[in-house]
Amino acid sequence: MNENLKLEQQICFPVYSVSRLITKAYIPFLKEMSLTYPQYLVLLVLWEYETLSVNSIGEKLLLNTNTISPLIQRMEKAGLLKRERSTQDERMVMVKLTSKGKELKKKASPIPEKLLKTLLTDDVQLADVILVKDMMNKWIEILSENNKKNQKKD
Amino acid sequence: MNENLKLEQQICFPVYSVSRLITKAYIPFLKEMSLTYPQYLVLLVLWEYETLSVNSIGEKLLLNTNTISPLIQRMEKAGLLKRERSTQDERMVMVKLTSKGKELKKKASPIPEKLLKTLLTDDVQLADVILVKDMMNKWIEILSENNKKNQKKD
DNA sequence: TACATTTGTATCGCACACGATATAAATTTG
DNA sequence: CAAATTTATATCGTGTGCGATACAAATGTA
Repeated sequence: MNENLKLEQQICFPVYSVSRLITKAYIPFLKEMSLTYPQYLVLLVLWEYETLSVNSIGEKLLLNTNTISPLIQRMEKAGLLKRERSTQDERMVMVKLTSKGKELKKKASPIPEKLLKTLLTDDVQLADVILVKDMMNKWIEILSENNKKNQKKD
Repeated sequence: MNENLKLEQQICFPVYSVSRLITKAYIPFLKEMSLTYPQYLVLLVLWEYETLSVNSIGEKLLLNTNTISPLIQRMEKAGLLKRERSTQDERMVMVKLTSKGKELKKKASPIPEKLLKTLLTDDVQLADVILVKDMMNKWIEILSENNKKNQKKD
């Protein structure tokens, strides 16, 4: 049989699985704040930048606007943020945290540390995690560059 | 500001993004076979094992049966496989490739190599990819073990 | 100023992913 | 053997993720 097609040989599958498992590991913490994982990501960038357009949130999270748009609408319904059309350029919708959204930051602050702890063991050192993080960031550049090229082909 | 909550500091986000980007990188190849990425994963294990129960496919792919079940039903509709209730244990549904499903293996065989090539650059060596793969497999063990523990708490 | 193009956002449809629940068959236990 | 429990699968509802499409505002151009 073609060894290349064995599940164990794939690089895609471990990354795919770890991604799902990490998201799952967040759930107990996020549940306390009634957040989903992508909603938490949106909050991460808004805690950092205060006000952003729908488009720029998508750019930072590498998500298309057709994913961000309903996501943000649900978050507005939950009272976490406000959407307001820009007066300078009426095509843009600016997103801003409400006080409720800002409040959650305190509750969220211990999460990254806790998540890291679940991962660190005799077999996985902090240096390994940082190594993987740096590697993943390189891959993101390559893959998203490649992605743009493929879209241009059409 | 709490540095821990900056998007750039997260380990989760790069993994999450790479996972989506890799899946996206597969799409041009899978499109030619009218497959989605999770459907491709199901084929990978069936090409390796010929016949498997719904449950054991889920175990290999770390997916719940409520994800696998409709996935396999769609694949049956597409004529890639057959579902057949086991006569020994009527609770089990055995999944078996059709000739059409087996045929696709030839077409798929160059895919892993091609995917790898899109990733390899001056900045990313084969050794790095293998390193990440091994690391991810360690993480899977830790995270899925942890996951089981959390479920027991309920 | 009219018209075409670009840009930012929203909508639609499909395919996961998964918790909760349902159902039926098999197994365990009193 | 009957009842309770476990096991295997399916169904339902919610939330992404994304390609395709729609649409309105802004911009460029003749």
